[in-house]
Formats: sequence, structure tokens, C-alpha cells
Amino acid sequence: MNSVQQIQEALKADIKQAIIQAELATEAELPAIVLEKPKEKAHGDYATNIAMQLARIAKKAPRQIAEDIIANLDQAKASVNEIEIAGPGFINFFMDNSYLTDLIPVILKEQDAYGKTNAGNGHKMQVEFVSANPTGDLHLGHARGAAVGDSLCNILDAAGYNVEREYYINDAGNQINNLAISVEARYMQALGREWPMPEDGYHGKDIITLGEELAANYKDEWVNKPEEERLAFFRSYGLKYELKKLAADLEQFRVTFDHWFSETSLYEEGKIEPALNVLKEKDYTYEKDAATWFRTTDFGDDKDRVLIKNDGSYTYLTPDIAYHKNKLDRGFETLINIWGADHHGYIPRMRAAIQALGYKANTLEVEIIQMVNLFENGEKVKMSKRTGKAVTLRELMEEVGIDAMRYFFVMRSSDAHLDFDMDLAKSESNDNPVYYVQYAHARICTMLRQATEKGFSINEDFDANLLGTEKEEDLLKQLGAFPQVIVDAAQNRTPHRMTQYVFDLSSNLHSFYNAEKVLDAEHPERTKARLALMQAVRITLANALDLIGVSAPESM
RNA sequence: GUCCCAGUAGCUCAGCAGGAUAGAGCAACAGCCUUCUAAGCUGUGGGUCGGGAGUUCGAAUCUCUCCUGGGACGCCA
Repeated sequence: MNSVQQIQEALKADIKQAIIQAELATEAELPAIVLEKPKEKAHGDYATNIAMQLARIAKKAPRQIAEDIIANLDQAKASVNEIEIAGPGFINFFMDNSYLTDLIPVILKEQDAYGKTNAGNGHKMQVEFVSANPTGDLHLGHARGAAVGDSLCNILDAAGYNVEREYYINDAGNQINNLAISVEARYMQALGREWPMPEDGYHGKDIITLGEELAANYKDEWVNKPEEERLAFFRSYGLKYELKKLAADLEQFRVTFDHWFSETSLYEEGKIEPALNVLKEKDYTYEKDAATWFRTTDFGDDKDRVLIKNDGSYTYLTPDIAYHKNKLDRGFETLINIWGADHHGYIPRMRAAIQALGYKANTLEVEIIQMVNLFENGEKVKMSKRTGKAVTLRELMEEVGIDAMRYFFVMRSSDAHLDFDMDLAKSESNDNPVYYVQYAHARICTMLRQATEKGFSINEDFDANLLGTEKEEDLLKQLGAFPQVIVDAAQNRTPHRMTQYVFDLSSNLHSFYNAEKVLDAEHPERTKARLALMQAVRITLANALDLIGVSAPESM
């Protein structure tokens, strides 16, 4: 908890105390006291609507209640300068902002750690994301999921949650057989043979490259081998190749995982039967039409789901239930799955499984990432999975750069469709929010560099009382809010909140920069104070950018 | 047909555990570089928050209903 949060908590506690003292409500009746930051500066630093909320309980007019609260509030203790009652019964607090001057030394001292809190209390959670089939290149939807998932993990981590990142590898189903026959076809084609791509094959360019690689390394060695042996080889070779490529692309995209979990391992380690047995023992299953069904309708799904098909094999759901049981067995208290919009229909049955296994429905959270539409020259770029012409993560990284992608993909709320404007993302102009934000950081670096050259030292040895302009105070307040912004973004699972914060802070920095001169030989003391402020802004900007995986350049 | 998401300024979007005069960027218009990077700043105009009803002191926010756009509804994965 930093000084700003301490002040807020203290104020809330004092308000609560005042209400009880004034006998407006008992502690049990009292709703949570919410302090909000008014949009209008004229409405103070904080405002609360508690007087209106208490109107019914206390059976008094809101404004009268507000009077009673104020009368019982020790202003000095709560660091309040001035209180006013406004509108229908808002209580506006104008704070004694001297605490803000303590902020800069804290930020300069904490550096990379500034913003981190223990709000999450080490709550053990796991975020599973991307989890794309190892049968082709990552496309835009995966890229957005990767950016959002990674940023969310960073934010949760900074807010004091104990978070693990996991990638589920679907290496057991039909799609891997299709991968094998696709690799086979590309291998044969690379050797100049007539060998049509099967209907269900993967048409991605990566498989063509893979076929060529095989042809170069093995010549026609595999052409005349028995089909079973050949396909087994292509299967394992293809899987390794694809996984290596996925990991490399993601790493380049600044996304790494703590754990890559193989679906096949569930079979090898016999995890599926025990999971199935839990459902059977609890009588959530039944037999019908020579298949085994899971009664997901008991948990609100609109129809029951098959677990074991009439040919004896499992549906996709069955190992997935075993997988989620495994996650829970590993002791995670909350599971977050980040899925593409096309999987949202899958949520009720997975949540049913969680409950059937004996856990609360909200143990599993599913964040749905809506579609990405790519725009170039003002026109929507058409994508086709069949022809393999979808734009890949790698191509986009090469074309628009990682910083722009990371920023754009988390810029919007995840449940809104995203129009990705390639021209904007590529443009090195003020239209591009990534440049705007990075420029703010680079600008500060330039000032700090020149300050050092001119012999100014940047450290905690400065007089904070020399910082008092409106823009300086705005910056300080915003810096102080950073830890709480992280907590909010973590609790609400809204990483896009972080891009907003970065943008707003950058905007205030640019505004300050144009209004005030930092390096001023005629006012060395004020210069030192402003340099310290600039350093604090720089650290906060860099920390915020780091949370969303965007670099903070020192010059541009 | 059922379910999910969205509908807010000309465009792209914030705001949605109800709160004061609904915000930002872009676009439009008017200004600011002999001064730390103008990749920047300052100002102006712009809205029936998809329509309608309800809940209450108060609704963009909650409920119902209708309209529009997108997605999902396999013994595929």
C-alpha cells in the first residue's frame, strides 16, 4: 500500500467512524463506503455518495446526513483540508496534498517495483491462454489472445497474485493425424511428386516450408517406407517443428509460458479415467445410443454432452475435463481461460465440469477475446484459413512491429471487436498512440541526459515544496494512483485499463513539457525538483509499459 | 429458433458493483517552434448514449421488450 492508498483507506475508516458516532446507522447496516474521484476538479479530490445511500436507513434527508457526518469527522486526522456538501448530498473532500511530496522519493527508491502491491495476497491462480493447435502459424486472433493474456498475467503478478501462465498443447486428437498427412503431402510435393493435399489438410505456408526441409534432409528416404511408419514419423517431426515455431514466435512477441501442458500426457499418465470416474460416481453420467453422456443440463447447459463416443473414443471434452481437474489438483484457486470468441459456446459445459468435480462455478473464469479485423488502405483484409492466406503473427510482427501490436491488441476491451488499422500501427506520426506514449518516455530521457551533461544531479536531494503548479500536481496525483490502477485492472481483468493509464500520463507529461521549462540554470533548485519529478514519471511510464509488453525507448 | 458479445460525437472507442454539466483520440476549424525532440501543445464546434417501457431521489450503467451487426449452437477440435 502506498501513501495515496493509505490516505484513502484512512479517510474511509474515519467516515465510517463518523457515521456510527452520529448514530446514522449501525456497523451492520452500513454499506461499503465508496470514494470516487470526481471528474470535475471543482468537486474535490474525492467524493462519496454515502449520505444518499444512508437516506433510507437513517430516515433523514441526504444533505442533513452529510452535515451529521461532517460534524463527527476529525478533518485533521483524515488529512482533509476542506469539505463541502454538494448537489443532492455528495460530500466532496479537498485533501491536504502535502503527502504528494513524499511520493517522488518513494518512486525513485522503488524503481522497477513502483506500482507493485500485495493486494492479491498471493492468491494462487493460473491463466491458460493461446493454446493454439500445433498445426500451423498463429494468426491474429491468437496474437490478440497472447497480448491480452500476457498483459493480464503481468498485471495480476504486479497486484500481488501468484499467477502461472500455461499453454495447453492439443497434441492428441484428429488434428495431429491431419498434420501428419499434410506434412506427408508437402514432403511428396517437395520431391516433385503428384500428391494432392487432403481435404482436411493444413494449407499453411509453414507446412510447405516443413515439407521442403524434410525433402532436403531426407531426400526420398521416406517415400517407400510403410505408410504407418512414415506417418508416425511425420507426426512427431511435424509436432516438434510446429511447437518450436510457436514458442519462438511467441517469445519474439515477448510472451513466455511457465508451463506447456501436453494433452497426450493425460493419456500417458492415466489421468482421464479417474476424472471420468468422479463424474460417474456422482451420477452425472448416463449411457444412451451406445455413448456415455455428461448431464451438463444439471448445471444450466442447454443440452447434455457426449464424453465417450459410440466408437469408444473420447470427445474433445473428456480429456479437457481431466485437464481442468489436473489444474485444480495442482492447487490453483482460480482458473482463467482466455478463449477466442468462437469457443464461447463451450463455456457452459466446462463450467458444468468444474462444478461436477466439486468446485464453485466461479473457480473458472473465461475471458472471451473477440475477433480482430485487419484493415489496410481503409479496406478490410480478407482472411481464409483454407488457402492459408491468413495474416500470421510473424508476418504482422515484421510488418508493423511488436510494440504497436502489443499496444493495439490490449488497447480495447477484450469483448469488443477490434479493428486493427495497419496503416495507423505502422505510421510514425502523432496519430499513432504507441508513438505518442513512447515519445513521452524518450522526451524525459533526453531531458535527463542533458541535465547530467549540464551537471545537475538527479536524486532524492531536492525541495518538493518547489513543485506546485497545477500541471505538476496533476502529474503527482496520477503517479500516486498507479498502484491502484494496477489493482483495478487486475481485479476486473481489464488490461486495456493500463493502455488508458499510459496514454493519460503521457498526455499530462507532454502538456507539462510545453507549459514549463525543466532545465533552467537560473533556478537550479527548482530544476532539481522538476528533474526528480521527471525521473519519477519516467519510472512509472516504463513500469506501466512493461506491464503491457511495450518497450520504453530512451530516444526516438 | 436458442444462447453470447456489441450498438455512445462524422470515424475508432472509453465510461457500465446507478451519481453531479456523458469523455478521449482521429477527422474539421483557429492558434503555438530564436527556448529541454512540433513524433508535441492550446482552444472551438460536434451527442435523443439503437428504439420503447419499467425499477428510484437519480439510469449510458440495473430489469423487460423490440430493432440492427457479429459470433456460437457436432458422438469436430
